[in-house]
Amino acid sequence: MAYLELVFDIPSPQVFTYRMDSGGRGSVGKRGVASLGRRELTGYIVGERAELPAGVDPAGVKAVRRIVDETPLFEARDIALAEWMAGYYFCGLGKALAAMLPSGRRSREYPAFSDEEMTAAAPELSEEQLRALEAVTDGSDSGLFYLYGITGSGKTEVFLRAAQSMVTAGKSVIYLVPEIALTHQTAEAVKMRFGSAAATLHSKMTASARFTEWMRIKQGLVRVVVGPRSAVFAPVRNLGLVIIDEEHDGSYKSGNAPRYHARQVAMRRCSVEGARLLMGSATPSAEAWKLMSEGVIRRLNLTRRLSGGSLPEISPVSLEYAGGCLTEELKEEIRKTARLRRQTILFLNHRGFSYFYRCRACGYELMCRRCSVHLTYHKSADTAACHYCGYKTVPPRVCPQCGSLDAGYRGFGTEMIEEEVIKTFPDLRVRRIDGDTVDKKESLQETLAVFKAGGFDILLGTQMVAKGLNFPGVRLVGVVLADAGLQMPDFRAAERVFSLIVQVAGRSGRYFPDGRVIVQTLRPQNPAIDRACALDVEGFFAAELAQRKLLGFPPYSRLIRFTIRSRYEELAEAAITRLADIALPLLPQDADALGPSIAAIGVIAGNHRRQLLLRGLSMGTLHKAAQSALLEYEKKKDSRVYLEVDVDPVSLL
DNA sequence: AGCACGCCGACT
DNA sequence: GTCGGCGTGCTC
Repeated sequence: MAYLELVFDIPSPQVFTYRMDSGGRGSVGKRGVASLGRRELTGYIVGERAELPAGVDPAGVKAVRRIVDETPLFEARDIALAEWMAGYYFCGLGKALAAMLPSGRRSREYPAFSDEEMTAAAPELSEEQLRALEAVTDGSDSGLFYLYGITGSGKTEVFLRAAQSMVTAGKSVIYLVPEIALTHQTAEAVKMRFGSAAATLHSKMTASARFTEWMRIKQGLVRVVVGPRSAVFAPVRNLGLVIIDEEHDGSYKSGNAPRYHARQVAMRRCSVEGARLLMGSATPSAEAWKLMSEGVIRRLNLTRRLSGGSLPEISPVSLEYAGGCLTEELKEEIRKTARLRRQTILFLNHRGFSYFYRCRACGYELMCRRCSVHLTYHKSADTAACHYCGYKTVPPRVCPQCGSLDAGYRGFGTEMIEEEVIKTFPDLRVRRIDGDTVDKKESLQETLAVFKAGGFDILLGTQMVAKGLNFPGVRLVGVVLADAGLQMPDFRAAERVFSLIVQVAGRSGRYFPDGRVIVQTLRPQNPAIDRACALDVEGFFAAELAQRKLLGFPPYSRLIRFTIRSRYEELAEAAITRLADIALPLLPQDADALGPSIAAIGVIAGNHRRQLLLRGLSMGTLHKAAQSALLEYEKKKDSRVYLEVDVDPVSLL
């Protein structure tokens, strides 16, 4: 009798054994349809066996309905990688395998690339670029490299040449980029260079398009794959190099069930498959910075801007006494930029018109009923909305608590800036890009293309305008409120603010030597803002890493976060207390626990959140302790309480 | 995750 | 008396 072991994309990590009546040999790595409970599910076949495992009732064993694939989707190496993920990130093997396939649950049509083979002439490399390229391509097949270069210094060209050299040597390349906006731009460049030997994988392709590309990769027809974090699993043959562009970007960490970090998975793949890892950014993560200073990652510097650009002049300006949200200095530069027929980017890390409502008489603050966050006022829709659960309400005219008229909105978002910009500069054309506008009318891609072509004067937006985009006509970048985000209760807040300012600043003056950046702030003396304005990465990290070391935070320690969610506050409280009681005694000498505590956002969508943070000097022993704690905790379960485990959390919110 | 079974409130 | 709300537990 032959049996097959199947795992499914369900929260349960269980491995299920099914009978295989006919054939079935060589089916490991294929998908199989089988009945689980009362429904038919497609699972992944991860093993074959001759006998039933102990403890399984022979009468209850069902047969696999059908084998889906002719050839396995997963090789033994892929399953081994999934097993490592399941173990490291505490998820089921089925979830890990599911994350490795092009899911395509949501699918939207996306403009395809033309299939013509285009060949773009590769530009000459600078001295620095050549040295960096040689360092990566020479020598042994493995190694960790970091292309640390200021914005506009030609990192992309080095990436493309390194990829070219791998392809010439008969190897494959995975090229990771942060989000969709960048995927498109990079994918185009790669298609120009590699034609049909290149493939793109990303979430906005239709499910079928994605699967087709995936199969092309699997068949060995593709040598260079471009995509966001999930592309780290691309089934390329003979992997030679993984490139991680904008390594510091938070989107490399998955926000749900296997909560993996693409950098971590890439390191694993590279070490198992004997490939090189090449990361790059103008603002490395603190983790990468530390590894570079220790010599674990080899740092390759690019210090000069190409294409006739030079680094912009950055001026911090105090916002404290400005009447509105635009200082005189910024307005003056916008005017000057317009006179020169050049473009402006205004950046603010907040959506909405203003960001909270407060009564000056009694101190009442308008909060979401289901989440413990301030409601954001959206003027065009005249609503106050919660950005966590989507709750919307009509904004009050007077204070709902004391009836005072001295109540109103404080802080400001992109929508308010838009209004002020239109009022101040009626003759300039403005477009706003943020979470509210991006799905409407034109797509993000189109708006950016129109801007690049000079179709309007001022691009106003959130994070989306900050990321690696290249607009030759931009002279001025205005950071409307640099402090946004600094007050977040997260040890990485300063790092994020710093890198965001440096990144947006880098959008200016890429092709002309007259770039200007105005950074409006309430805290000009804050080190993150001050060092960002000086473009002083070394200085920032010297101070920031000293601080982290002092406080015992990453990269000087490792973290595992447990978050409990429940509709019932008492149950959440009881569960986190029980978990802490189990975990604390298991912790190794060099570890401690922060909490248990109420999560930074105590309630989201009616769910009460509690968290416990385990912190240790080495992940090895910390992970073992967490594992035993989980095992013990799961013995007793209550379905009204959810536990989420995050290994190496990027955000503590 | 889904899907069924089960135990309590309000309807003809 | 039954219908259906969701809370609870299991799936080879």
